[in-house]
Amino acid sequence: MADAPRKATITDVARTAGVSLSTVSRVMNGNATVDPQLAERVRATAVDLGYSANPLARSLVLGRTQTVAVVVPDLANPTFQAILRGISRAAASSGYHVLIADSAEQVDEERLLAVETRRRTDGVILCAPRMEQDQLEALLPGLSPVVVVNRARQDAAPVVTADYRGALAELVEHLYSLGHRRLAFLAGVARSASNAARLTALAQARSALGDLEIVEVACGVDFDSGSAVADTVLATGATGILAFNDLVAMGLLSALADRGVRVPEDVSVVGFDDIPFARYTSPPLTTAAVPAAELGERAWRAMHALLTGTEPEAFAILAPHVAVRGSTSAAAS
Amino acid sequence: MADAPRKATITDVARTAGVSLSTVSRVMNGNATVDPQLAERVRATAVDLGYSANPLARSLVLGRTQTVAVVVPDLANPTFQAILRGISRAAASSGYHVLIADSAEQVDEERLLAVETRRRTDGVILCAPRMEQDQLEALLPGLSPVVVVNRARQDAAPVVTADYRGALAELVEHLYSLGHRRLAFLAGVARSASNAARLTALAQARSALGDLEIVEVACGVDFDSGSAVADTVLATGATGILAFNDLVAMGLLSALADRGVRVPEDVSVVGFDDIPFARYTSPPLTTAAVPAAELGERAWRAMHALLTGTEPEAFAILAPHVAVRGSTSAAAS
DNA sequence: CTGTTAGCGCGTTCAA
DNA sequence: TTGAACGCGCTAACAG
Repeated sequence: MADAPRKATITDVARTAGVSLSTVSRVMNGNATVDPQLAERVRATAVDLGYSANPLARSLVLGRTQTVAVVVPDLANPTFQAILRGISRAAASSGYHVLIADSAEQVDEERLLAVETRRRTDGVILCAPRMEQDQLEALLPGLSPVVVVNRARQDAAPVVTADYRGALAELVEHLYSLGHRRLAFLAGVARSASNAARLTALAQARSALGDLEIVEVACGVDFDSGSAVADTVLATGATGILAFNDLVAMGLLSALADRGVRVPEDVSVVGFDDIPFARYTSPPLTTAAVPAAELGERAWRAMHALLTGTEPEAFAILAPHVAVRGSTSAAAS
Repeated sequence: MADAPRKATITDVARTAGVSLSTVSRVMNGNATVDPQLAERVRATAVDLGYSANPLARSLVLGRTQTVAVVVPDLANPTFQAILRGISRAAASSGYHVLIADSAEQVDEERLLAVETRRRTDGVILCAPRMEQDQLEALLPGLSPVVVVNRARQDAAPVVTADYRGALAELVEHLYSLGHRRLAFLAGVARSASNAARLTALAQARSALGDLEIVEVACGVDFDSGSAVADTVLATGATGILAFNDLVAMGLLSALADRGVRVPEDVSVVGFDDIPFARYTSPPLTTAAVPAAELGERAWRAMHALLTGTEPEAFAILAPHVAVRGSTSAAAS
């Protein structure tokens, strides 16, 4: 388990090939103004010595690292995992590396991580930063080039975000078109941005559709929360139920089954996120999802534009995908 | 969205404070041999100018980057996500950064990614490398310091792995202790290492427990595979069923319910992995899991030992955790 | 077309 | 205790 032997340097190659450093550098960087024979000789000794340029030294002199940093609030969260994957794959295909920083939901760590990783990279992508808007505004300029994911539009950086509002709106329309006129919404954590987006969607739906009623039921974000509110939900008399997410919907489904309430014959239920198991519940869950991996891909695209001097899209909002499955059907008449 | 202004360099600080570069360097690195007053003045101007040492230049001269690379076969795989998270958190708490590389299951990319990222970092952690053993052996020495996760013991690097064999063995024992004497194993992909580990466990169980029968049923790794083999499984007459993983078990559970077969009254079913929804199936699934995040943590520990010159544990094998839930009970007598 | 020189920004000898 | 000089390994001006 000894250390790897010291890598050959450009000096080694130059000396062995009997040329100057610059010549080796030119050859390695494909600079055409080198005698073909000489170039070939240099290339041969480079291969011979197993030489390749030290990326650190290169970065120092070139002022670029071919690396971007990604700061996420929680690597355990599937959404950020998917975003990270999207970024990573896209960046790799552009020849870039990815440095990852997990703030573990410590809001006060975000700034530090961003600043610190930015210094080792050519740019930073902030995923759903938890900090306040004014803090974010103060931070962004010093981070440039920087891209923000899942936040409101910013002046100092391009933003790529998913349309949580639109996603819920589509689900509401789906239920409405099936004839449901009385809906219940199982709310998640009150102060979260994504819950706010959902509430906005509901408000808009109410004012757009005069004969639609939507009652809100305080709930939560997990399986148990969903199953706990079953009786409350049934008491509302709603025929269509919008769960905060798929977990909540699954909990509700389970509790409804226990009570002998049939889905979708008696009530229709929709979830949110389209987690992998949504298609395997009984009945399979109608749900909506934001394309997280594509979010990452688009974030990279914006970053790449900044890096290459092109003008990035200032604000991209990705449309959700609604998967209609067995948990929804026409309202009983 | 303009670029961030050029950061202050050590030269700027030295000039502004009216001292030499070396003095600033000493102060910044806490070298005690500096006049307290002078040090304070330097520190003040450093803060004033918002100075902090350029990590790249530092890395070049110090020969270390405070960064390690992690190469994974597939960032979409929950297991590797968890391992990555474990590494990331542990490394961060030691003041290290993590560079991530996703080979996207392209075996021929693994070597390149490892070598390339290694050059930008102080070491590399190879997660479940897909390459053949002889290729791995040839690669490891040049990567040192390097740690391998989820492979057999190696000469050239410490290995941290989960005990897949032991995990299945525990499940078998669990069923055996409940009185089951005829079991069925739903096999996954034939040539995979983790499937091989499971088969080994079965073979050992068969020879250790004389009155135990285990029949193997070719299956697959997903929900549909599990539901497709339901009839075949029932035909074996087994009372205890070991699914390759939780998805398979869930598919089977679903198909058994359709056929009116009661779980666990008629047959007991166990899964593998303990995915988040295993506890929410009906009945909740008895399953075993390898502690992926801890695997990452241990991998970091080994890497950190190599980095600090301590002797790492050459081979660590982590015990699985068996979660007994409602899908298993005493065999019908 | 090739070699020499000067940095990139820093840590670290070596004298003073 | 401090500063001057060197080098980490490389690229890019500038000569020749």
